[in-house]
Amino acid sequence: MERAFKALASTPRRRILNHLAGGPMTVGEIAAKFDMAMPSISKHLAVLYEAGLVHQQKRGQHIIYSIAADNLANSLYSFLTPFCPEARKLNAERKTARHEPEERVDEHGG
Amino acid sequence: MERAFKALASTPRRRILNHLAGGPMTVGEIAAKFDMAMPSISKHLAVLYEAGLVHQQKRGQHIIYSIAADNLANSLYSFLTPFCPEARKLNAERKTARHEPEERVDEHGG
DNA sequence: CTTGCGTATAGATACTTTCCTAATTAGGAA
DNA sequence: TTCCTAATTAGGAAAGTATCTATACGCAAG
Repeated sequence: MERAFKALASTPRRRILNHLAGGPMTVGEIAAKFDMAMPSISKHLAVLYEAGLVHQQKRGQHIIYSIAADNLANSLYSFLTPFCPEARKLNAERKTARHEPEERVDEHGG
Repeated sequence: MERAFKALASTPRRRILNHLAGGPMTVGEIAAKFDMAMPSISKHLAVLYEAGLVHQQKRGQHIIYSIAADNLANSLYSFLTPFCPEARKLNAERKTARHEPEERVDEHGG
């Protein structure tokens, strides 16, 4: 949760997530759109990955990043639950609709 | 949106929000629970206020802070919408289901 | 092995955030 | 006015973050 919110506190990182919402992308693809040096993009992606907000998939020499919408929603809904119970209801609906047994907040850290 | 996410990126600030979920509080009340100097708490509350996540209400020499659950939820749902359409549906439900004034700063007593 | 491409890491610098103590502002009581 | 309490603002030290350039790693092709 801590990492997720810190990751989302950066405008470039939120913009990266919005780009990834359109589909998986390589680092170079993203860097080309942002007028930012590739190492910076790489760092931002690492932060998002550590926060569990994106997935990595190696394909040859490329690394394809894609959004981890489940963890993204789960983090925010979990935080929101104490303040608005609807978030909890929706979170439960999401899980049952996907036939997923439990929350999967940390699937990248194995 | 930018301010909201930056405000939420701080663990002390999220803990303050969680405390405020139990009801309105003065700055001194919060500072007493956090083992943090009052000026620091005051600063955090100012950040939360600038982000629209809490309300202020002056009562004599006290300033009572309370949570702005609507804005909190709205910020996160708006951000989530591109990634999970359910957030949008829920956000719309929240707005139409509300038959009462938005700001109820004093519902826990006083 | 070397070459070339895509990506990640290292080091340096500038900027921002966080937290404290000390001082200031503001309200209420005498 | 003077005094007490509540909250903010000011100043500064320490830690964290963002970004760049330069370099190293990993994979594919020859």
